Amino acid sequence: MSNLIPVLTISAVERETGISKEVLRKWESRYGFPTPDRDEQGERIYAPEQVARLRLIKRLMDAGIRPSKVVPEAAGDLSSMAEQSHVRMAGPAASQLEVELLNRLRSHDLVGLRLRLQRLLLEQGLGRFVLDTMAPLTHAVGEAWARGELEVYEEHLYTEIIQGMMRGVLESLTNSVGSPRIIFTTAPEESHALGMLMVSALVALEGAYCIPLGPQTPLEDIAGAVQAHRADVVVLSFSIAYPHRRIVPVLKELRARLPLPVAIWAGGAGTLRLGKPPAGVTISPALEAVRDVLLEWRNSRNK
Amino acid sequence: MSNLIPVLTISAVERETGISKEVLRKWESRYGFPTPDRDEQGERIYAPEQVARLRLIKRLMDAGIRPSKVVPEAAGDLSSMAEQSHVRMAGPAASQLEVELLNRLRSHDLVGLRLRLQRLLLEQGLGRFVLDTMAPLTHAVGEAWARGELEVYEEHLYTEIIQGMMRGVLESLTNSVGSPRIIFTTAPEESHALGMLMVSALVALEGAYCIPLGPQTPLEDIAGAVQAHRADVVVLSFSIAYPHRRIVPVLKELRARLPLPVAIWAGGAGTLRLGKPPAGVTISPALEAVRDVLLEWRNSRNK
DNA sequence: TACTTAATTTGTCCTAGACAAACACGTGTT
DNA sequence: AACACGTGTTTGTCTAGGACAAATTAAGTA
Repeated sequence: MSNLIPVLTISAVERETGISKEVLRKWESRYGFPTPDRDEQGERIYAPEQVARLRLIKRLMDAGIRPSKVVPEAAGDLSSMAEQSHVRMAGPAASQLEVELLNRLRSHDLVGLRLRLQRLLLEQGLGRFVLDTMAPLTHAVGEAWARGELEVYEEHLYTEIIQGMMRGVLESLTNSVGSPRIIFTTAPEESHALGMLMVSALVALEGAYCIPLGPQTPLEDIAGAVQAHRADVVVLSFSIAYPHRRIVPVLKELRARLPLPVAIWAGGAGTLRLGKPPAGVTISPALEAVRDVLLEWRNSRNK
Repeated sequence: MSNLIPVLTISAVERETGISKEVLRKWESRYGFPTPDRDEQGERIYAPEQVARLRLIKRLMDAGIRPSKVVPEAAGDLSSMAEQSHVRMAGPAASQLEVELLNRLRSHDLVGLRLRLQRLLLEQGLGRFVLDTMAPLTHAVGEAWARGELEVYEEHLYTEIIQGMMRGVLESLTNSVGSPRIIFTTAPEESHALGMLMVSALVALEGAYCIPLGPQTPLEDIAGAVQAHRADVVVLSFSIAYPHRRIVPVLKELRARLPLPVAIWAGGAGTLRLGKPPAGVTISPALEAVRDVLLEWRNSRNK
């Protein structure tokens, strides 16, 4: 039984919530929240409940709600906000399978979840598994998390399990002479890599040569990698959490850094409500379309 | 071809070097280094050479040299310091195998590298592979990157390949009734997960039940996960890039949040030159010691 | 040599204000 | 109705110099 109450200094809160010290102080002066106590030296000490609230606020902001709407709000009904925010991502009703898998995750049935997923993979085959199971499930997990129905560690666990499975499978799909040669990565500050893995699996099935760079490669290094590996295509995935405004500039700059024959494909939920894509960049938010994009690439090059 | 020179603002430098904004500003006023230019709004802009120098300074400090000895030093002979403090700047005495694998990485022989590693894994077995191949190789990759001999994307690629291999293997090592039940993760802001994977492999071999949470779990969520999974142990790994100063506070706070019977094991290169570990936390920077830590745990609990 | 005490070093935190980029909203044009 | 263009507001990041405690080194004493 530990009963030392953890002392929540401003840096501890920054670590726990991901909200920077500067912002924490600004919110305090602008919106009157949070309202930390002070210790003998006048340094801020945060109450655990306020930290919990700050995490919720962070979640809502990741879902697109602006600070002025959530931070100053008097205690209480942030949950209604959550309702409101998830309305805008009106997804299809969760299937029975999704419900079952989500429940396994919530009851921490690690082994059972993994076995169930592996079995589905065998039953459906990789292509169908990715499109029909993994994609909707990942979406459902994200939604549940945004609604506060899943703990952070439960989401982490899901990511780990599915990533482990996919990596194992991709390992054995590696094709040393495949074409086109495709580099997979995400932009800096975009840490979500599951989308990338899904696309990777789909095109690997079609015989492409996949070069996984991992998430968060600086644009300059992407250009370097393209040259070094003589890549034909760069795939970037943007999650819904990535700031919309930055997507087009990033794509434009990458386009400028790469030779024209190298194609750029962007995908992920972040690209869904995107305006006009920059010239020379193919956008396909839907996973189902990836195969067609690949086929079209092959046609246009007669390969 | 847009050749945008990357603008090195203070936050960019913080990201690149791992030195916080506050410290960067204080060094400037205390030691007269670094000496950033200012833009129109009076904000700091750092020259790339100074950032490189800051990286080196960081390494020297990680090796135990105090800031006053390195930061103010006039241009030039930091290299003599390096000698003095056992920081290897020039090519280290790498084993023949390491050289071969590094070369494959540098020549972008993705498939060859993977095959070679897989073969080594089969030859040596998982335990020896982790200790004798993966650990030194990972270290060598980090060193080469710090010396500027490896591009960022090459390091990313290495991480991806080895991670893919390990995950595939760990998948099949999953033991549904193992003991102890161990949660693996890293602190927030620590994104390096390879160390975690290595420990995970070693203890899985010994029959532990591994719960991989992925990197960067907030401490509160670690506590939640411990409860949900009825875990016996939490393993945290700190890379050399993680700010030393923050390690002990993080461990202390986690200790305060967890029930006492739950053990905390910390490892990774970051914990090497750590002073006194907080009570109730086991520190073992060396991978080789992990097995003993596990055995001792079992002895002390008669399990 | 071992151990306590004083001096220094060093990272973190503080306040209060400035500013540009991101955003929301209204207006005019096609 | 759809789209481009201003305009006002919001919001995160940056700056300055000072204060302070924890960590580390140096000095003094048993």
